[in-house]
Amino acid sequence: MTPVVTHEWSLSTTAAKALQNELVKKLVFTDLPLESIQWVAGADVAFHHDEAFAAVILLHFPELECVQECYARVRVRFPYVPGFLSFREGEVLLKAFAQLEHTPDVILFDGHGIAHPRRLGLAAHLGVLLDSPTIGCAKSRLVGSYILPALEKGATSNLMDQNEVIGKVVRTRTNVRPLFISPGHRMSLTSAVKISLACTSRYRLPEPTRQADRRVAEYKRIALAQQE
DNA sequence: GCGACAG
DNA sequence: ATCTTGTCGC
Repeated sequence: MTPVVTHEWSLSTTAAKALQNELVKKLVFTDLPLESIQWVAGADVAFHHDEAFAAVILLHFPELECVQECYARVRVRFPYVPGFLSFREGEVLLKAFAQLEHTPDVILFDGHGIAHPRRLGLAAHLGVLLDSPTIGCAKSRLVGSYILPALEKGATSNLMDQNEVIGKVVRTRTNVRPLFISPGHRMSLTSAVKISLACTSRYRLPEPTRQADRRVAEYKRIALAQQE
C-alpha cells in the first residue's frame, strides 16, 4: 500500500496546520456497506522517547481472522501536541502500510477521524494520503460535546461541535466506557459506526485496533530488548 | 488570562 | 503515550 499524496513530516505546528487545512479539502464522505468489506486493517503506534513503533494488522472480514501483520520503527522529531497527533504517528504508520500485501477495504485507527479542531484527525489525514476508506476509533474526546449513551452495547449519542455532528459516542461493550467514532476519508458516519460494531466482539476496542495495540506493544518490547 | 487537550 | 500489581466488579 503506497500513499498517493506525500509531504514532509518534520514541520512547525504552523506549517502543519496549513497542511491540514489543505488536505481536509480532499475528504469524501460516502457509505461503505458491510457487504462490500472483505479485508479490514487496524493500525496503532507505541513510543519509547522519540522512537515510534507501528503495527498494521490485516484481518479477514467478518470472521476477523488475522492474515498479516506489518511492523515499522522510526525516530520522530514532532512532539505530541493535541490536534497534531498524525504528525507524530504518520510517518511510521506509512512505513508499515507499505508492507501490506492486500489493499484493505477499510482501515481502523486508534485516534479521531473528523472529530478534530480542523476536521483532520489521524484517520482522516492517513485516509487522504492512502486514498483509502478510514475510521477513527478514539478512546477519549479531543473536541466536541456529548451526553453519555445508554449502558447497553450498541447504544450511541452524537458528538457535537457547535451545530455540527462530528462523530458518535458508541458503547462497544455493556457497562464499559464508550468509544468516540468518527469517519476518516471515503466514509460516512453511519457506516463508520456499523463497521466499528461489526468489528467488535467481546472487548471495548474493535478487533483490528485491539490486535494492533497488543502486537505493537510486543514488537516494541522485543525490539528494545534486542538492543541490549 | 484560564482551562481543555486523540496518543 | 508511559511509569505499573493486585484487586474489585460485571
